[in-house]
Amino acid sequence: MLGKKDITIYDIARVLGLSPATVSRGLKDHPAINIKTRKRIMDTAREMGYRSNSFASNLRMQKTNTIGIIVHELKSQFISSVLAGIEKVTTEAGYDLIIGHSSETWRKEASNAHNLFHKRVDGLIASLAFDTRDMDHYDPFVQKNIPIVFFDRVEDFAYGTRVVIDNNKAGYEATAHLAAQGCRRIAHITANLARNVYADRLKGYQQALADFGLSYDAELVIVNDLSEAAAIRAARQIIAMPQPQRPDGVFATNDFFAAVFLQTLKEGDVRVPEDIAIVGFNNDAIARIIQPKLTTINYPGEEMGEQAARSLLEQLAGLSAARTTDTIIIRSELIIRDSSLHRKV
Amino acid sequence: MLGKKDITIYDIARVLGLSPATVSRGLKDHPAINIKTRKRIMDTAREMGYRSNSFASNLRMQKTNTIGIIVHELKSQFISSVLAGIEKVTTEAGYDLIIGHSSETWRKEASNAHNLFHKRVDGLIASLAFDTRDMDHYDPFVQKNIPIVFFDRVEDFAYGTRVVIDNNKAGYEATAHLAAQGCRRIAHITANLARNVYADRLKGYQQALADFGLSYDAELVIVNDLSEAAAIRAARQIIAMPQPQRPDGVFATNDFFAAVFLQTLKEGDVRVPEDIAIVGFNNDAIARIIQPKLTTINYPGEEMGEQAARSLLEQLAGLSAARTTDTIIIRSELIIRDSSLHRKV
DNA sequence: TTCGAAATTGTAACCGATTGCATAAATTTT
DNA sequence: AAAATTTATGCAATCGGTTACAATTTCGAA
Repeated sequence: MLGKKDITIYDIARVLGLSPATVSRGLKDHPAINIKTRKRIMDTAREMGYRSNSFASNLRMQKTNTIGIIVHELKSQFISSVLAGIEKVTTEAGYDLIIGHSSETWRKEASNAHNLFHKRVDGLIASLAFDTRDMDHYDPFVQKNIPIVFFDRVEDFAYGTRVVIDNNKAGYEATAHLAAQGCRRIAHITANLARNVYADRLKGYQQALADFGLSYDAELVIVNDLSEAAAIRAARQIIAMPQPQRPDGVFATNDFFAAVFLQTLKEGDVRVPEDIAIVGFNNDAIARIIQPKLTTINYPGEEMGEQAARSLLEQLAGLSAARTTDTIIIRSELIIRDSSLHRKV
Repeated sequence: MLGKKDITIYDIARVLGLSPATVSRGLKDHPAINIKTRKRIMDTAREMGYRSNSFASNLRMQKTNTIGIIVHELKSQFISSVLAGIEKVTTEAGYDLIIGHSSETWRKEASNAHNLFHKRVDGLIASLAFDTRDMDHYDPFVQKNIPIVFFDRVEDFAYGTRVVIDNNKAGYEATAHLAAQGCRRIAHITANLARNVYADRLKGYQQALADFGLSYDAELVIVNDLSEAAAIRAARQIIAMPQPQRPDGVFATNDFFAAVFLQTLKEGDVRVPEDIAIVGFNNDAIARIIQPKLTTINYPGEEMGEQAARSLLEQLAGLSAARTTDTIIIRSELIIRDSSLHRKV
């Protein structure tokens, strides 16, 4: 049923009248091997169709050349970009990726962490789920000193490196921009405030309100799961509001949500940006397609992925400086488009 | 530096005064082991924090419990959905995924195939790149009888199983719908016709034209890379066309492209659907957000991923029927929204 | 009490690559 | 020419789990 047997270094050794040890060394540029011998080994290996057995190697070396990834969602443009960035860097370095996703649940995140630990990944790159409360599932990694890089959704945790943007600043800029456009009642639609990304954006939002002399109204902070249904619900809720209460600006923490929200407002005869100005978050492709085009925060996922991967590789290479890096902040910036250009009527 | 050493079956054996063989058997419900012994083994394994070493096991078993995936692009909602579907099925079955992506290039696809072969994945799930011409890089899998499931972008290849939708029928329905709406000059914007998905949709398009008594005009078939830039270019080109030549309906093979295209048309004061009706492909979230909402073909990525994974698992389990399955067709259907409701003015 | 089948457990040889240490061969030094 | 290095290669143990086969124990039946 199965094809012919695999070629091993023993086969090569037999053919060349050498020992397996020499073949093993020859295959990997060991300095003690005569250059002519090495060439002979390389050539016959190629001819015989040799492929090294990574299990034997892993077993012996106690190293897997594999990096585990835990993301909270696969079906997201942001996450896809991050993955692409990670893939780019790690593939070059000869590492494989094993990807697990938590579907935003703590339980699945923990189960993925366990699985990856079990598979003995050399390192881990992770972004937390919505409802992750404790970090116990990462303890095995801590104990074995397996490096972890968290990105985007992170947590104060005395282990590992964090790759993030300055969410506080981003939240501030988004809100300040709306205020500068003349908005007086700015709503903020966001998700679970236990997650740093949302908590920090809220802080920035509050700070900007204060700096622009606008009062903070807890009623204007809406927390939901950022789903399509939630966007439609939130929009209808706002359409139903009588004029003095209705916000004239909205800062949403996600472009997809903002797009659906905006669309629903329009269908309810609310004008954007005239009646309500909107700022999103992420700079997904959708922001450029929707009408009016969406002002948003550029959140460079691919670069974040690259940085996270690079940091992990440095730690795996044993660069001590990398080991103690706590946080890496990626540049983000406000991109102004039509959805927020508030010309008061 | 590193944490304490790992627990092995030898450690457990020593503690219990048993042989490693018994422990190995006890750990996996071997029938020859006394049930009380098994319980003792299980309990101490748990207490000691044992985790089995998959390399040792893989080495011995010549099996990796890993499935390789090659996709043409990661940053795509369709692909993300497929991956989510695959993940769902394979994780349940205890398989890991190693993901490689070709960025639509033949070269990287081949290099990924080589890498995954080298890593000895038990099976492969793949979608071809834009410019993949030959399938030589899959030969090693054929020779070793490692199962492959191709999805979406497939090719006539005397090995493996294909999971696809009926692109011909989908192309037909999209075009027929436009024709039924009264469109007389229907353009088709698509990608490399060497890929089955595009070639088949084109056939459906041609067939529908014929059935509706419309003549086929090669000028109206535009082939590009479906990028954002290409969409803008195509839209401007059409805006510039004088009236008799300008199409009154467009069937584009991708929602993202269709959305950008539609948007650009609107900016050029072309009305959609009044002047030009549009049908996309995939039913991405964007189709529901853009204004007017996009008529499209529902292409259930998650289900496709699940089916592909299930088929592969069946083949790995050795079900002979599965081995000979050639093609699995997933249901797809036209979803009619505003972008194509052509009310002639 | 004794014998044989069934039920358990142990022995030891794998799987294939790696590497410290020893050995042998080539080269240089005295 | 003998001794000291340097350079190349081989030996054999190791990584941890698996399994064919052997050995031992158990237990009902004769």
